Amino acid sequence: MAVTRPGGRSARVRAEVMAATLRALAEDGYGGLTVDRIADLAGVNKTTIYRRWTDLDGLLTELLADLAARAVPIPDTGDLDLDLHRLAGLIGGVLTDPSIAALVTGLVAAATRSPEAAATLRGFILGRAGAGSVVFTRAAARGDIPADTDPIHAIEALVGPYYLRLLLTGEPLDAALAARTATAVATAARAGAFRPAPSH
Amino acid sequence: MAVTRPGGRSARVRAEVMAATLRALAEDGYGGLTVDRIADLAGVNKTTIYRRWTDLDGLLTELLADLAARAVPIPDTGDLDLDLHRLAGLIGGVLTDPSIAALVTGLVAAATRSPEAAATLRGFILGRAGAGSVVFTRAAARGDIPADTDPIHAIEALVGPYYLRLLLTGEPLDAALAARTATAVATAARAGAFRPAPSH
DNA sequence: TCCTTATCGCATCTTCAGTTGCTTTTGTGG
DNA sequence: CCACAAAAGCAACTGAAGATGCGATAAGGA
Repeated sequence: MAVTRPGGRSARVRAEVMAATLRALAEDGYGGLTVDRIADLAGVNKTTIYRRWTDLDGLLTELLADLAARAVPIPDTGDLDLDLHRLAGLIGGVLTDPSIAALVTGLVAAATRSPEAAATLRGFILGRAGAGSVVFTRAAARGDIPADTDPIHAIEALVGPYYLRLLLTGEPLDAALAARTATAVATAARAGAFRPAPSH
Repeated sequence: MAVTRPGGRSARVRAEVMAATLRALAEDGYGGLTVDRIADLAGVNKTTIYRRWTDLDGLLTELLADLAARAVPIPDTGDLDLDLHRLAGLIGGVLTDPSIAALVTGLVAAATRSPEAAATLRGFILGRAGAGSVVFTRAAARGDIPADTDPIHAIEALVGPYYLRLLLTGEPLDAALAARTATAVATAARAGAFRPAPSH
């Protein structure tokens, strides 16, 4: 007995809608984003979207979940400075993509209404932070930074300025930002600024 | 000839609406925020709100502009570490206020639709950053940090983690964050991480 | 105190996101 | 190749956000 039917048209429709949403996000941003427009772009009836994803926020949530499933290569050069420079560059590259920028911005907006969106967003960021934090774990293992450095807090310091610019000031996420932030976090980490007990 | 009429009822209505909006933001957040609800809380007809502020985003924009006009005391203890700890504490205190947290979050959402909201938000953050950056200017004058330190970039490093938590992860903006971030930025600044030309 | 008119209240209308009932298409198991 | 049901299409409906026209109220100058 076939309870669900994941193959064939369903999968095709899902893919079309996802792609159309990304396209729409890249063009108009989260602002002029409507279910009708996505349905039109995807060549699909809007009823289908409402039935499968309940609303726009749900669609974005699943889109981000898809994105989260894609693994990103974490730099491992054996040098903390170099690792952080590369990692910062990667983050900047991802967030510069118009679709992803609009998706993240949109989910922040969606999170104000939908707890599910908020949870997904939180999970996405924390997941990525966890993945990137191994850079500090390795550095600690090498003895480059104190062993009790909190890698998550260190990553927060690296990522914070990026989202500040993306969401609030609109300043460019360029190489200069990557260089400065990476250097700052590396020196702070070496000085033991990210240890659990505040060093004073 | 009286072209406008800023005193009396108009001013009272404006104040009522502003106060009601803050109350509504504190209770429901930006999510369940409607013009009808604000009008109800303010004891004002919704038509008035639409006529004076065009829409909800416009109202929030003006609210933030009001907030931006209020000066905040910038610490000046003569010690960079202490200044940054105090400044971080102040930022955390402000952003912990439910009304302000919801207002900022809401404006990020509004900025995806309204360029005016985006401009106001950008102006607000950059204005605050400019005000806070004197901490680094003074430190540079004292010779505590390199003279060519870019104070805005340094402030970004201090503020970034706060907005990251507020908007994305939902982690608490507590004293531990203030201590860690302040220490990290102070050591990075002393090491010259925020100079225009990347130090490598 | 009176008069002008900026501003607000009220009722109504419009628009569009989101819902629902029903029909049509098309995977999938036999 | 056939039959069944899952999933998509279609069209009409619903409800609430937001716009509009007009009458009522009250600043503020004379």
